[in-house]
This record gives sequence, structure tokens and C-alpha cells, in this order.
Amino acid sequence: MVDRRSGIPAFRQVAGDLRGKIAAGEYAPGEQLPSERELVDTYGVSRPTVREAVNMLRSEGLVTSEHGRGVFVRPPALVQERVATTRLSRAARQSDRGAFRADATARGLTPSASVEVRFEHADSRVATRLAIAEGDEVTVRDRVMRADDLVVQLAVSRLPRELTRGTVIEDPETGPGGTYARLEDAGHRLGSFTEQVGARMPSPDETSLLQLADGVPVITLTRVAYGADGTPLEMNDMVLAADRYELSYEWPAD
Amino acid sequence: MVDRRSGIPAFRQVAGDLRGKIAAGEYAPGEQLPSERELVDTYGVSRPTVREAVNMLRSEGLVTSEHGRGVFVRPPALVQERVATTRLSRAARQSDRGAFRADATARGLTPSASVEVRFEHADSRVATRLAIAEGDEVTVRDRVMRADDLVVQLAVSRLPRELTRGTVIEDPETGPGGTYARLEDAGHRLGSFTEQVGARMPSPDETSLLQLADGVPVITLTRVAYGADGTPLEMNDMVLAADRYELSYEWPAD
DNA sequence: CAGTGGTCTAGACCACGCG
DNA sequence: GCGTGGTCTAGACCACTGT
Repeated sequence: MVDRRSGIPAFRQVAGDLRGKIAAGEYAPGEQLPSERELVDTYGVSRPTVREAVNMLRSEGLVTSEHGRGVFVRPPALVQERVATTRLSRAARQSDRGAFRADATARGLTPSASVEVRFEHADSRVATRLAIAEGDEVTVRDRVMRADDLVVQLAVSRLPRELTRGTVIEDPETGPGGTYARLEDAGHRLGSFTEQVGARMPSPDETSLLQLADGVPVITLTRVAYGADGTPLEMNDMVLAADRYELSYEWPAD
Repeated sequence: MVDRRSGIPAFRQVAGDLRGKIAAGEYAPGEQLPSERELVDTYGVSRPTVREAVNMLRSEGLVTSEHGRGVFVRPPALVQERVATTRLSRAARQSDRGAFRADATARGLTPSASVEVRFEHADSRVATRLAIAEGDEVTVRDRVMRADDLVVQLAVSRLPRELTRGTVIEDPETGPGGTYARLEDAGHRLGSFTEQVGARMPSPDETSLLQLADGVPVITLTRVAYGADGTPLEMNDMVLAADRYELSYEWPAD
């Protein structure tokens, strides 16, 4: 029963109580919560009030609701670690068809990807990152990556058109080692990488593409690959489901 | 006006329409949306339906509502970049009082922090990361970091008690260069760092502490500092507001 | 079929900001 | 005082899942 005189809104009290019971393990992961109509009786509030409480928990990622079935405590997602430094090593590049395929195969999943290649003119952000002039032509590889038919990652890769003309980088299929291997074939030896990491809530498009549950943010990742002389060769904007990935970096102390 | 026969819920149509107008710049950043009662007339739906649409946009981080004032388009937050490799260099360590203070000062902000030191016994996660036995004593430094009195970061640092006994690491104030400098003073030369990055929605506690707007996730960051011989010296669990930080990493291609 | 969550209404009253 | 968002009710009907 909620305390009417406390000044705390009823739906917050209900949400807080349920949250506490989930944290205490009273409702275990995967377990079903009492139905909304039961909660109405338990707490002595109306159904919209109960629903507002449940919505709160959903947007925190604590529960999911399934139409016609019930509301369930979300089991902790299995995160997969993604170690940037080793997965992009030259050795890894030579052994397989790009880092993504290598990762998935190593985990016993069947990787697949839809690739679409197009060409566009650099906007200011792209021009800055690739150190080219605004309006210069860039090759864009737009990829949707799946593991066992579940979309796990979106990636948009951009390169100065000069670097890709006449290479298979302008084909959907780039062959063993992926784009980076083809760049090195063409004489552009890789020198270094940078990655910038952020997080935000997904757009509705991303929610449906990545099949995200409520309350799951996306990790945004922008990688730039530089040549041995420091020239930017490629930038790659990636979007990952935050409940499925954890990024890992390592570097020497000095 | 919503289309009643489309099968798309009314609140989604309203949310979609508003989202489109925000994306198109029809409602510019910082600008006020029409009041809920106006939207009721515009779309021909009830007020709870309008509110559900607005709630959707809030949990996407697109708008904020201010009681008694109105609903406003959220202006893009100013992110501050945080380059892991350079900010933790030995040079940076010698010049100031830890990386956080150096960052804030460089940006013209007044840094402050509340530090609380306590001792606890390692649970399985901590034991694994620090390569000690479960139950071993660890020194815990619990910090709330502020820039101009705004809380920007939470950090919980843990070290094996053996390494800190008799050092100022067990005091709230660790002096120039912070914990890492004191570890090196004690003969524990740093060898490497690892950082694991994830994202999730904040708990209610974090929301109020970090003064997070709706629809803003937090970035979780676990750093482990290793000695030159590979022994873990410290682990640091950090929580950052995702709309205020962007992490940056760089490493050589091979 | 019964039970679940999903959508929606037409109100009511409260709390806050501002002129 | 007036307009704003915040909270809450007591229903109604729909859509989906299971038996």
C-alpha cells in the first residue's frame, strides 16, 4: 500500500518498491512480476498509476513486458568483450576476413553482413576527420552485421575516393582481411588507430534494426585508421547495442 | 490530427510527428514546444495520450520538460573529450594532482572532490581483477568529483591493502600526482593500463547525484593499472554522464 | 476461453514559474 | 492569477498468449 501523505508520488513509491524487490532477488531474473491488476490491489492505486511505475522500470532496463504474457525481470545480458588493440592487429588481419567475422567465428556464431557501397561528398565532420576538403568525394561502405541472423552492429565506413578507385574496396566483397588488408595491398601501410567512444539512447530506427529492449542505450564508436605517415585513411562510425558489448583497451604506462 | 485507421497507436503518431519537426528544425534546440493542452487540440487526442508521446521523446533524450514552464527541445550537450593514453602519462602525473584535476584546470573549471576511504573484503569480481584471493582486504577510495560544483564523475578505486598500508593512499588527500604517483614512490612502477567501457541507464541514485536529464545513459569505465611485472595494482570503477563525456583511445597499428 | 499487457478517454486536482 | 507540467482516477475496449 502506498503512503498518501509522504509527498512522494504513488507511481514512484510503487516503482521503488518493485525495484527494491528485484534488487533483493525477491523477483529473480527471468521471473514474472505480479500482473498489473494484482499490483492495483496490492498497492491500492489505479491501473494507469501501476503502468506508469512499470514504464519507469522498463526505461531503466530492469524489466521487459510481453503482450499477453506478463512483465518479466530482465536477466543480465551476456556481454561480449571486444578488445580493440588485438582484434585489429596485422596478424588477425591476415588470418581472416576482417575483425568482425573473426570475432563471430571464434564465438561459434555464423556471421553475415549486408554491405552497400555508395559515394558521397564529405560534410564538415567527415572532411575534418579524413583531413580532406569539404565536398571531396568519399567512398561509403554501409554495413549491417549479423551473428546468427541477429543484427549486432551497424557500421558506416568512409574513405577518400582516391584511395579506393580501382580496388575491391568499392565492391561489397573485399576478400580476406577486409578493407584494411586491401589498403595495405595498395601500399598504404597502417600506422595507428584512434577510437572515440560515446553513448546515447537509440533512435527508433536503431531500436528496431538492433532489436533493442527498452532502456538499452547504444554505444557509438568512431574509429579512424591512419597511415604510417599520419594521413587518415578511413573512418568508421559504428553503433552497438550496449547490453551486448563491452569495449576493452590496453596500453603501456609510458 | 492523427489517423485513426492506420493501426499505429495515436501516441506514437504524435511522438513521430513531433520528432520529425524537431529533426527538421521546425522546433529548434532550446525552443519551447506547444503546451500539452495545445497539442491535445492539434492532434485531437486526450491529454494522457499527448503526455505519453512527450514521455517517449523525453526518454529518447530529445526534450526536457520543466514544471510550470513548458517542454523544450534539448540543445546538444557539450561533450568533453577524454584521451586515456595521454592523460595518464607519467609526465602528466608529475605535473599535477591526478588526471581529473589536471583536466578540469585545463578547461578553466574549478575542480573539487569528496573522498571517503574505507576498507572492505574483496568479492569475486574484485578478487579476479586484482589477482588476489576472495576475502582479502582491499583499500577503497570512494570519490565524487565536481567541476564548478557540478558532479561530473563517480569513481571507486580499490587496491590490495598490502600496497597501501602506511602510505598516504589511505588518507583522503594523496598529494601531487595522486594515487599512481604514490604507488611509484613506493617502488611499484606502473607497467600498463586496461580500460573496459560499457553503457547502461543510470540507477535513480546516479540520476540524482549526476543530475542527469531523462534519456541520458551513463558510461561505465573500469580501469586496471598493472605494475611493470604485470601485477594488478589498482582497479577503478567510474561512472560518467554520457552527454558530457566522450572517451578517446589511440594505439599503433602493430 | 480467461488472463495478460496495450491503448485511450474525460475529466479532476496539485505544484510550479512568472508576470 | 493564469498557464504550465505533474499526478491520479475509474472506467472502456483492443490485441496477444496460452489452455
